[in-house]
Amino acid sequence: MDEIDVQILKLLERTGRLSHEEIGKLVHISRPAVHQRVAKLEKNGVIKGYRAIIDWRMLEQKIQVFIFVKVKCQSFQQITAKILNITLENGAILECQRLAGEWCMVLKVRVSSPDDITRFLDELVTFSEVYETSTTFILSTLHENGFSEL
Amino acid sequence: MDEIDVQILKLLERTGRLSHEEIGKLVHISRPAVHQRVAKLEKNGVIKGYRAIIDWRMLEQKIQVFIFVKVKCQSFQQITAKILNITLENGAILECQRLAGEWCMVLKVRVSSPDDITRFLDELVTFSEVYETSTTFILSTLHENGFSEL
DNA sequence: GCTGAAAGCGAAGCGTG
DNA sequence: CACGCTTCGCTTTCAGC
Repeated sequence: MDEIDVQILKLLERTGRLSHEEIGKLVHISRPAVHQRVAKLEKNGVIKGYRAIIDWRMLEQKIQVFIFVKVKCQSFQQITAKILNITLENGAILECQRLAGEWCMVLKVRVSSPDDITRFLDELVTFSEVYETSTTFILSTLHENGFSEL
Repeated sequence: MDEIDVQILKLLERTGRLSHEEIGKLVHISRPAVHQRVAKLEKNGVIKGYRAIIDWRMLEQKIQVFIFVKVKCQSFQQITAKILNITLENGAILECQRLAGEWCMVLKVRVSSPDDITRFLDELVTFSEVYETSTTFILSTLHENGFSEL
């Protein structure tokens, strides 16, 4: 794991479909060497995968919210699994982070209407482990996934 | 923009490097048709780009925090631009969301040591528009970018 | 369908620790 | 010797028209 590996990671993070040949030119090593390094980085999990970045706001799903949650439970894993299994008709749970501080965790959720959030919260509070939630609407995304809206 | 487009988006969101041929098989249309639809989705910005998902925690940068910020200013854009221009030596600003509610915005930041956060906050509060911040550490990421750690 | 580009694979040679 | 990089060629697959 040297400086060249880090350069490759930064390039692929920005342009996930960059060809090995292009990468080779940019970091000044040969194409097979790039292949070898990328394969290694994928194998050991530094590169977790490749994604297309979709702007769901251009479709029906224009609302994003943070839902802060307090839980009291034996197994954090178990309640998290239950929460992540909640199905959103027109939306998705984008993120679930365990937090230090006042709140135990935060969810980032994308939906198409406030009603979807209501339904989600109703389902969330059926879990006895969940004893408090707080929902904060995202007004606009100024920077995300390496894209700035400025 | 029909159901097939949505299927294609979901496939590419999960597997950013899926070939047109594979997509065609999965959604039951021909390869040129896939080409046409993907090109259209890229052109009109529904597909914003392609990214490799990098696990920076496997390198030096193991800490992620949310920094909530209150600002009072004429131009939100301007102060946001200034904040996003803050350089982090061993880290990055991953996200900047404008919020409804008590806090004006939240930043998600990745760094390698608490000192980096200190430096970042020190720089943040030099801006006269910023009048309050609150930093919350992320203990663990349970779900992000379509990856679950359960 | 055709063409060109790229990935994936292996072989052989080179320099360094 | 082991390791990583390089150059080369080959085949398969894919993108773009």
